[in-house]
Amino acid sequence: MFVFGAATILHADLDAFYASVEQRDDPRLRGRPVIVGAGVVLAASYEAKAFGVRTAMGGRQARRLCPGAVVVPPRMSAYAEASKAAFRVFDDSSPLVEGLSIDEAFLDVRGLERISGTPTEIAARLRREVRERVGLPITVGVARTKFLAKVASGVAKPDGLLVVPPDRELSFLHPLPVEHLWGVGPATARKLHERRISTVGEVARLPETVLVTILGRAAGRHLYALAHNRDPRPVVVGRRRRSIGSQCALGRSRKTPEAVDAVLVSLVDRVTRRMRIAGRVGRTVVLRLRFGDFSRVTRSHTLPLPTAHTQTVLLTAQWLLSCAKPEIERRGLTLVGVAVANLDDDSSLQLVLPLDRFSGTALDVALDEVRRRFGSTAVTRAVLLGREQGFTVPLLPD
DNA sequence: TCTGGGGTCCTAGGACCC
DNA sequence: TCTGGGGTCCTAGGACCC
Repeated sequence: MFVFGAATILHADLDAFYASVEQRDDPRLRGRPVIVGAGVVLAASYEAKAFGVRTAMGGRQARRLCPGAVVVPPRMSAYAEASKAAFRVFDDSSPLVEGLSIDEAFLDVRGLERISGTPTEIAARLRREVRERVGLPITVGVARTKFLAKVASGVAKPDGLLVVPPDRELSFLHPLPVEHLWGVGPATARKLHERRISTVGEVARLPETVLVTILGRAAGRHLYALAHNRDPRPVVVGRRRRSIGSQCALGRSRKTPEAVDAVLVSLVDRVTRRMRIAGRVGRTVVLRLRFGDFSRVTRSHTLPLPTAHTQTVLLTAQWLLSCAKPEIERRGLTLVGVAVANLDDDSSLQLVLPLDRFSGTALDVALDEVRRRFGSTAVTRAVLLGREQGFTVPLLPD
């Protein structure tokens, strides 16, 4: 029988993901504290976490807390591969899978009872299969809403399974510290603590208007809803990313403009290459800068038409960089990043022709579309740039 | 305690249009 | 000549997440 509001949402979250992949691939690391990333901790194994090592912590501090830790450099391609394998298990468990990041996903298993068993059984099997097929530990939270499922997996970590039955939601939720609420970070936690609010239950006792006053409209309403266990968001399949970016820390030493430009060129190249592979075009170029004093700024410019064209993005980024020149000279540049946002404002502009199909009919169809939308001069530009890039039909502004 | 790289969403102000 | 309200888009910044 279908029960409205049954606990059918799973939040599957791989434990200490990067570090677990390292321990899987190198038996000598098993059972030992492992830190991935030297400058900054990208991931820490649970053995390292026991010493207080946390993600995003500086490498020096981490080594001081845990001198016995093995520090390994990240192997991003291995993590991407492991992620794909885990998502294959997710996809085998339910048709409704929403990826959240490289190591976590929501699954809606409603209606699968006859085929696959209860949500709890599905969750247990998913954990077993990730262990067997991917070789990694994973925690699953099961609840009626996405938010509660995520809280549940957070509480059950590591290597756990926690089901929150619908009739025990508030008794589970209200004693938890506010930091467990999704969307409460350091800034929000501080504002709440200043008002002597430390548990979810205490948040729930406040009127919504008070929370809105403290935190702003969206955050206040969001928190109010979560504290009252209201989260109507469905599991969404096939969510598309809205920006693609890349950044590079430069270190503390002063960089020449030529050196900065070289970094910018490589960043833009990386970003536009990824865009073309993903078949995406975007309109807004965002330049991200960080200075010697760790302050940050962004500069952005929106183009009249979306593109994935390297030269267009590069010229825009260089121009944005030149606008920030006085700041850079005054404060010293320590990080530069480039992102293209506003992806696929108009999906019909997404005319991507991989090189191996870049002939005959496919090209003709694409160019007809360009002509219909932008006129024949646009076709000339598209052909020239298409040949040059070998990839897309970039739609350049004049 | 000095800090990586990849993202998401929200807000506020200004320009511009009707 | 001065003035309204509503809407969209762009830019910059902030908070948060993994």
